[in-house]
Amino acid sequence: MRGADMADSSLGGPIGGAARSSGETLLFLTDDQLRRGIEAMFFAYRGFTADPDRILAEKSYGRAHHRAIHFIHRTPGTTVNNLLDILGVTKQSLNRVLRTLIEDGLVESKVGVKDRRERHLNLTEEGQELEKVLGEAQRKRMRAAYREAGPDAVAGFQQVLQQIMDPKMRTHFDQLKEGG
Amino acid sequence: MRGADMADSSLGGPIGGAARSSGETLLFLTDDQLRRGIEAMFFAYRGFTADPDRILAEKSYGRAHHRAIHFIHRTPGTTVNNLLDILGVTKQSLNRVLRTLIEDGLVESKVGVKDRRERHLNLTEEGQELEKVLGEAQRKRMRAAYREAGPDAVAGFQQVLQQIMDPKMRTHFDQLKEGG
DNA sequence: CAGTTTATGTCAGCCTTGTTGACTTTCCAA
DNA sequence: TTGGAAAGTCAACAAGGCTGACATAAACTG
Repeated sequence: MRGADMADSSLGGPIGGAARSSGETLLFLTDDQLRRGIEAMFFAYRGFTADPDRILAEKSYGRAHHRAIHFIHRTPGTTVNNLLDILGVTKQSLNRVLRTLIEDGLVESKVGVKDRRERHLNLTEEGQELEKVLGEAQRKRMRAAYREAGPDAVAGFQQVLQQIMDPKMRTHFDQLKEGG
Repeated sequence: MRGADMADSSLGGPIGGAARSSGETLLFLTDDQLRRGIEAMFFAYRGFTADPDRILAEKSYGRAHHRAIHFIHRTPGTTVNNLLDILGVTKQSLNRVLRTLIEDGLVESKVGVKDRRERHLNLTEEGQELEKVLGEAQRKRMRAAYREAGPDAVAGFQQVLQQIMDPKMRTHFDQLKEGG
């Protein structure tokens, strides 16, 4: 019922993609390896958000505010609709977060010139300061991790993460890559 | 204020760990690369949780139930305290989840033999069935990602994730690895 | 044995962040 | 001019975090 049985069953299907070289061991595709990846994602994501979360808690903001700030910083002048698409939440959910950020003077919302229905979002100076603090806290941990793991590991890390994404999200990710 | 300036500043410190070979390019440590890693983590985690989330929604359970089920499955007979440590939530939060799982007959709680204050947690047959469905949904995506990326990428993926974890969580992760 | 600590459970209340549904205002475009 | 897209708002709700207070049983300690 478990162990070897499960692992075998998971290898039953046809093999495609980068691992198609016929002589390959395929030991990296056992259920045991997959489970390790799953647990690593869980524990790592906790670490990944821990540092910004601490800073945000002091300012009585949450992770949702961080995400909004991050992507407004990344794509200045973005519309609400575009942000909704990237963040994958409802407009009511985003609006609540956006409203507090605008009220607190971290984000400014300007009516579109070409299409006056749209709102274009930008960080104020104060918003950029917070973004810098949050971003640097998060990068610090990533930088240390990258250093320890080395460039080849980092390349693999990026490759696997991209494959885990939903195709639609991968498109967004790729567009951000180009823009950066 | 941005771009090259930031990237340069981030490389100012002393270099340690696996990237210490002196002739290395270190381009993988630029703020731009780190940002890509951060965004990849964000988008990938969404994909990572998407499939189980869909299944759980049908049964009016949430991600918290999945996590409890996963780790009870991984360490059968674990105590509540141990689970609290791994999940990193308060006992009130865990208890709410655990209570519904016990009431619904997915988890059973047995008084400890050696120490009768402790409760030992196990999945019932029904609990194991749900774990299998959720686990297989999550593994399916990971398996596809692993296949596409290949074994070297997977090794790097694991390395970087382990470095991102808090040391305490890395200990838990390592213990689970051994046990598996 | 008395007192303390530990493990667990529970009640009450709060916050953030997600959801759905209904509705309005604005305004571009056919 | 009318349809529909974009944006915003209000209300209500749920999941899942949190704190604080308190109860109980068991184990440990002096």
